[in-house]
Amino acid sequence: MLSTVRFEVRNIGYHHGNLRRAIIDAALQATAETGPTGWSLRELARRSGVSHVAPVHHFGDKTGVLTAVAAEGYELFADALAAAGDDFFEVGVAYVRFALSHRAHFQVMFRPDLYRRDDPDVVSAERRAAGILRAGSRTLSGDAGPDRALTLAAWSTVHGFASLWLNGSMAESADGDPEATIRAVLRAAFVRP
Amino acid sequence: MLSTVRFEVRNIGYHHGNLRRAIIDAALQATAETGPTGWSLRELARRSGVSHVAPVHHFGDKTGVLTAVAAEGYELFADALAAAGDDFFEVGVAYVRFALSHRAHFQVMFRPDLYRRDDPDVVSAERRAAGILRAGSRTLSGDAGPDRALTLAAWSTVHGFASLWLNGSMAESADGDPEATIRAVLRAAFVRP
DNA sequence: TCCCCAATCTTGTCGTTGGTAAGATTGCGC
DNA sequence: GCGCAATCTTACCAACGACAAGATTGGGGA
Repeated sequence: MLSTVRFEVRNIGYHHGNLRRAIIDAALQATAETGPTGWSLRELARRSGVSHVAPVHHFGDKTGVLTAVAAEGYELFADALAAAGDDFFEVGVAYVRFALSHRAHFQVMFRPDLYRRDDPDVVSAERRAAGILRAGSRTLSGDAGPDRALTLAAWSTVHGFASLWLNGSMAESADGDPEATIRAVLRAAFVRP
Repeated sequence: MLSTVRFEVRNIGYHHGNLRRAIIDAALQATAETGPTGWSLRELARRSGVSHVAPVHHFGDKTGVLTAVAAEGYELFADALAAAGDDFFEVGVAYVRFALSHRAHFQVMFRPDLYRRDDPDVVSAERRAAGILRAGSRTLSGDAGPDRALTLAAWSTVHGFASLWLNGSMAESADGDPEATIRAVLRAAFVRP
């Protein structure tokens, strides 16, 4: 039986229009499907309907694509954290929610061997996110002043939870509710009864 | 100026002797240097002094090498956790110590998209490690009985700490003492003052 | 309006990779 | 001491990342 073939025509003329955006989107989709190293530059080009080497003009090389993804990721990450206010709990939940809803971005962001960490866009966005995180953990330490160990504990907990959930190590990730679970986890670790 | 060339002769005759072990060791070394996706099967073969396709006979394909690394990793992991006793703190510290001292193993183990998770060796070793982890967290909950949220919290914290330390996201990883830091972190999260 | 230039995209090519196929070598059990 | 199975080899293929050089096009200045 012949299967129906669907053509996605995104490129009519010689010039694409917004190839940069299209390549980043293709990278995000491919990363969600097969991980940040499970695709080739040529595949992104095919998905975008351009020749195998068109992406190079915009990103230089494969690392350039991943650098752009990381930079965009940290921007969105900072936005998401900022929107959660400065309550420790809500920032923590937002951290996890971002990781799960922006799986592809998150997977790249915290694998710095994949991209250029000294890229100016990456650096500035990362700094912004780090600042918001620190502010969030400050509401935990209360009037005792900034507590580095507590900050690291909170960060480790939400980051570890997100990582284990994403890679399927946690049994709950099969059918559980991530937001309810991370709230229970944060309560267990950080709420003094 | 001519540089000195050093030949590492590991293979005299046609048969290597213990190619399987040599390839795994080469994979571990290469992973420590450039990450679990930063090397090629052919490079492992070169490092072991055999033809580019000799490893295939022992491992089938590249995924097979990573599966063997993961299986060995979980075995060593379970050993390390078991040696720490059943005190929650010591098990947590052992978790982090293992991640940092067996960086290559750890990096592969928790990236299940890289290897065959249903491999029998992997499954049994993983189960053993999980059992020890659960026992360790039980000393935390005390006489209140098993507390899943607390178990997840402890696991998330040590795993997140190890991940962030390994990928250099944590400022302390530049020159800090990991063991002292994780102890402070665990105290901050889990010791009721 | 037109033309030219710079941005964008193409074809062509090279060395390397993962994987398969088929054949050579060797050591071990009988 | 011999034959077979395990081990390792050479030969090959399609796909990849990257570079070079050339084609196409849109928009700003005359």
